[in-house]
Amino acid sequence: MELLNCEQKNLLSELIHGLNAAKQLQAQLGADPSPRPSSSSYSSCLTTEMKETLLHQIVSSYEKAILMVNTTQHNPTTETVVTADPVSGKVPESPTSIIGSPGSEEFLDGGLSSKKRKMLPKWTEQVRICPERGLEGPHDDVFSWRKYGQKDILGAKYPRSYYRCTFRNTQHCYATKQVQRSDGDPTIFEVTYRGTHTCAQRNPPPEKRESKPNPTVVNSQYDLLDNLRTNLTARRPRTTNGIEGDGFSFPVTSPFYSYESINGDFGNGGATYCHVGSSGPSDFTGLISTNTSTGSSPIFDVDFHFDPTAEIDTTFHTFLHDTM
DNA sequence: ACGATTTGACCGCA
DNA sequence: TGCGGTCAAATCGT
Repeated sequence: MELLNCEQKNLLSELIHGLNAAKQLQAQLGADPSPRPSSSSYSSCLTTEMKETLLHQIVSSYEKAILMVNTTQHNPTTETVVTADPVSGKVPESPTSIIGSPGSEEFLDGGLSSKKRKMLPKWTEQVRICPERGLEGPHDDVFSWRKYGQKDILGAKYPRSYYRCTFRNTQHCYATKQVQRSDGDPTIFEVTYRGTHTCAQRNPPPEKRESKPNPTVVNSQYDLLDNLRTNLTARRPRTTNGIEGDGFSFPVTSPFYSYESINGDFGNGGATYCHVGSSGPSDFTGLISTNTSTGSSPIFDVDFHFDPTAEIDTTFHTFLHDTM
């Protein structure tokens, strides 16, 4: 273990900065349901310009943070760049973020329809393979995949490989990924993930992540944590045709474990301590509680603390690298 | 023997 | 109708 180096501090600083900006924006958006900035009756509300500034700060902070993760990686074989899904425009989610549950309806019929497949979250990573390590294939992520197909793609020099979760049948996990070697640079693989893991792999696998003070992870709380991420999405006012505007989603979801619930759970006004990172609560801890004053769509109060003197587990970085 | 990979066939969508 | 994505039988590796 080593103390945080400068880049790691910068990374966390950017993440915290982005989080704070998001919180401000969320608070303002939550307080101001009116889409008309000029007609707002709330004197404390931010102007549209200020909101845009905050949004810019959030996006900028996360972009910097991601860049830092990419450039400070120690993984000798690969280098990963994450791009948002150009269709949805969403900031990529982690492969381990949980959407849906194995017990939900669409998972009970033994498979997903093509429509439902299309609805699954999708994001792309660009993975560079270190030439001196050979071109044995794209980087390993923390998940176990099984190849189920390969196709020659029109206009592409290299075939595309199709993988699905090894536990598709046993655990009804419908995460898939596609791997396509870049035409321009054969050392770059584009890895497109679709769907999120609902299998047991979403917990840190023993071979990759040490399950130290084993966080108490209950499915429902995982779902709540995912809800949290969803609810932390900065919402812009609806447009005139009633369609939700573009939003910003938090990219950091994977190393996000709850380890202690107090006063029940999120759903009934309780609170849960969380930490980012897998080494223990001291890495980056926070208290998440529901704000029940907002009616049917609960707003989560997030209060994160980071102790700059605390040691940080390098698996956190590896995990971010592998999954973002 | 069992699980993973390969590969041609099939299907849905634009 | 062509293309991308998936299926499933055949094959391979341990």
